[in-house]
Amino acid sequence: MITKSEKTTKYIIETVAPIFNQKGYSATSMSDLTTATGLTKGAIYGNFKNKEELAIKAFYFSINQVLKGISIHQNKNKSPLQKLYLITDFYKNYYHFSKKIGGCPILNVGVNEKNQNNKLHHEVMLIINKTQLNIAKLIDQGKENGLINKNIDSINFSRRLYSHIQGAVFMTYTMNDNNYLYEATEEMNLIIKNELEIL
Amino acid sequence: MITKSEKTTKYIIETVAPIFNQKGYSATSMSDLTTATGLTKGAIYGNFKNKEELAIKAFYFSINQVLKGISIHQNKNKSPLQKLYLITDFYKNYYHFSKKIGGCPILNVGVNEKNQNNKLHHEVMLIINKTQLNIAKLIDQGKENGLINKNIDSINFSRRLYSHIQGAVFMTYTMNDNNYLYEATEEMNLIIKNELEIL
DNA sequence: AAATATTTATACCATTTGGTATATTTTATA
DNA sequence: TATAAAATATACCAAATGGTATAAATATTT
Repeated sequence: MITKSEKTTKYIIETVAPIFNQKGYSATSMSDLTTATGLTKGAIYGNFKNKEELAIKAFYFSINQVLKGISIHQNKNKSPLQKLYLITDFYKNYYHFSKKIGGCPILNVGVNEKNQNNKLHHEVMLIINKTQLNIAKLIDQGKENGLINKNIDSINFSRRLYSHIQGAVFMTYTMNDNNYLYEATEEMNLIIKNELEIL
Repeated sequence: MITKSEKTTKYIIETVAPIFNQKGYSATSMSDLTTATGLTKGAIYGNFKNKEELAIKAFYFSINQVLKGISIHQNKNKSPLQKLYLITDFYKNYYHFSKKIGGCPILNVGVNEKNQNNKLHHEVMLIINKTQLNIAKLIDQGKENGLINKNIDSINFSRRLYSHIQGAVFMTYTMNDNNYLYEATEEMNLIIKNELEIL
């Protein structure tokens, strides 16, 4: 059974997540959260221990939106090689996608909370490591299936790919120009083709 | 002649710049600045209109440190093509370099002040555009000198290169791992060689 | 050295901050 | 429907926020 507070807890997290994502932890005030939710501090502190707990849960929510988006997109093909292309294809429209959730939570929290909120920053590191491992696994599967060159260092390639993606995300955001993501997608697809694929 | 306040103005900017860079504009309080400088609010407000003016001047200072660093490094060679390699070479050690100034001001302000302080965010956009144009100019010079393939779109290549760099900067910072910069440098050097150079 | 101008420190301001104790309302149970 | 329990609103707290008026101290000029 779903209680009343479970509903409002969910409601608070969902309305508050884009705000934390946009403004950052310390620049987001409790009054930002009460006006956004239409609730009072009593309601919020009844459902969360403090501002930090709420920020972390909001971060998880934002991150899950992204991971879900990638996952759904990847299900369009079973081939590990094609799944790699689907990752770059997902980020092609990431500007539009992430605008709805207040920007890229990995980029924002990664930069904002470095030297600020250690818990939040630690969470980003975990997510990045996890994502990189998933990409590396895809490459390994591609090797097994004879689709991908066995001489490739999976982890190294995964790190470079992810770094490439986040660079384009940063540029499109700060420059308000999603061509950066388009250009990076094209480039990454070429790199995948030239370095990974077995002709 | 150099007045007393010109000295303290300079002193304030220099001591305060890394703090703004690390914590971001709104997370940096006036008390952070007074304790760091050892001065009182009276002294600071005697030299700057308000917190924002100081933040902007501090940003200029940080940015100039970076631009000066690149410029000095580039003077090691006159060839426009070699100057491109010297850019990637500069960023190879950028983790260590920028640590001294509180991180990469372009990355930090670009992300932190998006949707926050418009003036600061606007300044980053100008700097990025300027830097990209400089890289594009180098490529154009290389074309004229017969060093670089004339079919290359200078601006497009410059954007991709810069995006690539900033991605690696983001990754090394949030992951505390400067291998990202090393790996990206290697990759960029290969791209320059394969796409630009005339054999 | 005295007088003036500049620079810095002190003491204050209203407002906002995150957080809490308690009263009130709403929800679920009997 | 009455009652117990859970959830929300109200009213408050001390501390910190950016900023200012003015007093004190320091430089500069005469």
